[in-house]
Amino acid sequence: MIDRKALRTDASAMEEALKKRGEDVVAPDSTWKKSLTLDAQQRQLKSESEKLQAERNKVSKIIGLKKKNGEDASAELQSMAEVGKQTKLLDIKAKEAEVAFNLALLETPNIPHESVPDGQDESDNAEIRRWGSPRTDTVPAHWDIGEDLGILDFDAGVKLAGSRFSVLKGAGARMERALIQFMLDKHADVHGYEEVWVPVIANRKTMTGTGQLPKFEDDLYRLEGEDAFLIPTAEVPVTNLYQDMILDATQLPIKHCAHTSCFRREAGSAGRDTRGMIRQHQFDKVELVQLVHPDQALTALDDLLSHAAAILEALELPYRLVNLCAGDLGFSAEKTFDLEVWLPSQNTYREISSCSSFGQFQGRRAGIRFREEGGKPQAVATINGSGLAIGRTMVAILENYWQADGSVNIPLALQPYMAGLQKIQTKPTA
RNA sequence: GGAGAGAUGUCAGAGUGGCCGAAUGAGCACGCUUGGAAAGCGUGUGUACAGCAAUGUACCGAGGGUUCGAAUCCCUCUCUCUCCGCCA
Repeated sequence: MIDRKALRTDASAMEEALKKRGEDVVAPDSTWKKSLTLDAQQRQLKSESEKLQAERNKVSKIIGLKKKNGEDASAELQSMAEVGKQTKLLDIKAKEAEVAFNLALLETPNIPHESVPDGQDESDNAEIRRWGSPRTDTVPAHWDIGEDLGILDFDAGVKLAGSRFSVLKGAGARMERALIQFMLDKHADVHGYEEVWVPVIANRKTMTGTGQLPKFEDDLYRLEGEDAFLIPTAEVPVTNLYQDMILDATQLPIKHCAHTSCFRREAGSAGRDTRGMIRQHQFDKVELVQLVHPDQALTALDDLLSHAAAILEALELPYRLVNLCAGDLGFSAEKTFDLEVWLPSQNTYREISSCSSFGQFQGRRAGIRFREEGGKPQAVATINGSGLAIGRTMVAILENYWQADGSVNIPLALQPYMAGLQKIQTKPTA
């Protein structure tokens, strides 16, 4: 969440910044305006209540003393009974204001970093650079390539679980595993991330810590009868590993990579990418997470971005780097770079990794703090990104490595992970 | 799934209604001592909110209740541990 103190000292600047991402900061009942008034209200009520409590504590002590000495304290008792009632009333009001304030603040998105370009949506994103030379010949869609090779089975996915699920077979399943292995090795051995393995179920607090809740509950799979959810990304459990901790400044930066399955209801994307493996309810992803000193956030973002890009380059997949405009920024992000891989069948670049700096937004929510020598605890900055989405990487390989005879070559870097297999071919029909 | 025990500060651990934000010990920091170290001695050592500050308020797993007053009494929940059952 955004800094509560800054809310008071810097409100107008924040308002301007939030406006850029399309947030309503004008309407009196907007989350933003509500948080401003509730903040003032809450502090007012609390301060009144605290005054009464100080009075009560003082007199209560006197009552204790008097009783001990066998003196009469009925006058004090009576007046305190009244004070007690008033305090209780004020406390209830203050609590209400605080709960409402917290909700408003938890639903307020992050402030875009000043280096984020203006713009309303995807079309205003700024392309930074391109890598590789995209093929321009006609290539079938990955679902046709995969089904023809017998490595992708969408009907089976539908039968087992429903739409937006798929089944991988043979070399397809093997490639899924190989990609996970390949990416984790690279990040753990070369890029300096400590590998972690985490639960794919997270409770409400954890989901709130990284920003998925309270606002986006509809996008999550919730477990029946429990206040727990399937994770939409490993960012959630990995970042929250440090929830409610005060770290020592010398421990930073902390860098973790993890592979998990990810689960998304795709509630708002009915009709988009319904065919194929681009948008599934369940997919594998290797995630990169860094916890850093707030001064290092943007440097770390570049660092992490280079690690994600290194995977695409190792697999020799053409991509471009895009700087998301303010209007296209995710809820918790202060700045985001997307890596988009070339998909020849669609003749376009499609997102395969999203690398963001969250500033101290998640650190504040999740209570992840650090202390510098002799200083007060302050929230860490968090950075994360996909490194990469496995399913989309496979899609990119199928299409970019497709050969006119229907076969698909295996990227050189991946061959060792596939028992030296160089090419996926149709099984000769008997 | 069944039965029992427990949750206190960095850690260990005391505390059953006021003198408790919390004994004691350990750890850590600083100082004294020492040729140096150990020991010893002394001082300090949580977080959050409000305030320029003095200070005030809250926090003893979480939430609620009783009371003038709760770490302490009552209720609900969560988690941990032990035993039994089941099990990759």
